[in-house]
Amino acid sequence: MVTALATGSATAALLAEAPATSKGEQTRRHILACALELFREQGFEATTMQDIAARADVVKSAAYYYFPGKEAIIQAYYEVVQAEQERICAEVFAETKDLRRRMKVAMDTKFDLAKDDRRLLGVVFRYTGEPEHPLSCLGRGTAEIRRRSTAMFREAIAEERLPKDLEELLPVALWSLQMGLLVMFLYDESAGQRRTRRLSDGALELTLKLVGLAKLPVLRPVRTKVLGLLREAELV
Amino acid sequence: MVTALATGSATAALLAEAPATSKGEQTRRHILACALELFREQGFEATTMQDIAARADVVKSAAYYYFPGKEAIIQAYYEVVQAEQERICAEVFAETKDLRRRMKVAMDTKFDLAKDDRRLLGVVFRYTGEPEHPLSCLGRGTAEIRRRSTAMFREAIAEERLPKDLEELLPVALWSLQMGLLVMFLYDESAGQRRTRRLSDGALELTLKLVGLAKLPVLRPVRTKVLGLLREAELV
DNA sequence: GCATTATTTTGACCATGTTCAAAAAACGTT
DNA sequence: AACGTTTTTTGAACATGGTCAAAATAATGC
Repeated sequence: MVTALATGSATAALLAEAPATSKGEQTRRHILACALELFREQGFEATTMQDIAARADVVKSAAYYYFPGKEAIIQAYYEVVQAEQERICAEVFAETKDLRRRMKVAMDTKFDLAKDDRRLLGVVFRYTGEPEHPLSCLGRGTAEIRRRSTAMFREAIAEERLPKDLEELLPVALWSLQMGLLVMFLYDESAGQRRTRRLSDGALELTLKLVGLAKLPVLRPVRTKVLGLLREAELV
Repeated sequence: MVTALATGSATAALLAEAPATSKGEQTRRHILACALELFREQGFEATTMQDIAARADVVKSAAYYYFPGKEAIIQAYYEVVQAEQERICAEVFAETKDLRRRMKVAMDTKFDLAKDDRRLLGVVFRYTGEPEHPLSCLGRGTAEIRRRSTAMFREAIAEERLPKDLEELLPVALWSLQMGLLVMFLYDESAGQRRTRRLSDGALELTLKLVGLAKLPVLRPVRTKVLGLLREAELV
């Protein structure tokens, strides 16, 4: 049975390509695609593993074989988005050394990719308050994807000649900003989430200005102080 | 059967007092107390509604009659904490007009009350990314408790003569700061969460300094700009 | 006190989540 | 192709989450 991938979503197509490796990987992708379809159609809560298995033409326990639970599917979804963002950024980074363009693509792509899946994306934050949980978006279980995300921002500013401390601080700061904006994005009822987009642009301009200023030696002590505080808090 | 309330927790005692009104309210409290005991003993996930009902000597559906689910119990717990914080703050506010002392008690009490219940507190953040969910800590369903929390901060700064815009901005800013620190508090592995405490104190001093500076008319345009941005984002 | 109404409690019920051991299929080796 | 091994699939089993109508109890008005 061929999976109907015509969902119009920005990520659906990604699941189709990449010539299936093992049989298992094929099924895994098929289940993931079906699950996302259902999540989009009826929402996350309303969709059961039963439903997912049924649409994917496998039994329930097969779905569990590939994903420990519904949340794991969201995790997989987020990884697809992250990978796609990296691909797009790499393309643009290769094209231009202009800081503004690089930053903008790094900040905007995730919004673009997730714009029709806000309810899905929300589930990523479900275990924010539970450090031990493998899906905690700030916990150990997601350290790798976080590392990839900050690495992308590091890449974005790589062409600039910046003070060492800023080079260290900025990627983490931008990652935090993105996470914050992502939450706002979820709550933003304005058409096309224009409000969040504008705030994102505003924050970007502010950051660029700050980066410009930061080169002045006058501001060194301020940076050192902020960095010290964050280091003490083990946030960087 | 008498409930063992000797859990050493800062909130347990609160559930005992207050001369039971209706029969229902009595049972409700009893179930809540038992649930919290179990959550503390075995964690939130590991505890089932069955367990809770069993310890409270009622049947499962009785527990459901009072609480729509496990999360609702956490919600109730958070409300108890909030109420207790308000009580303590009111006491201190009546005692002193000193801004530093007022702010400190407003910021610290929640940490003090929840210090042994970090895993419980984490569950409060579970629906952060799902605006529609009644328990979303940023959603409509929790607007009332958020209002109470910001009102407390407003109360804390009420004795100062501050510019109008700051009077509006500060409570929201402090509330956000508290939420952020709360998340950090949950992840903080340092003994007694000293790290978070220190950061909290640092942020407090910084705020006090800013409040001092803000009275200077020179900074007016900066404030206006920030407030404008936040207003546009409908964050205040 | 008795009848009426609202609240509380109950046990039975079903869907869903989750686990598991065993069957089946795919794979690699000789 | 026959063999053993690994991966994948299956169906059955059980616990938990969650609902419901009806029984029991408490509250209220007469």
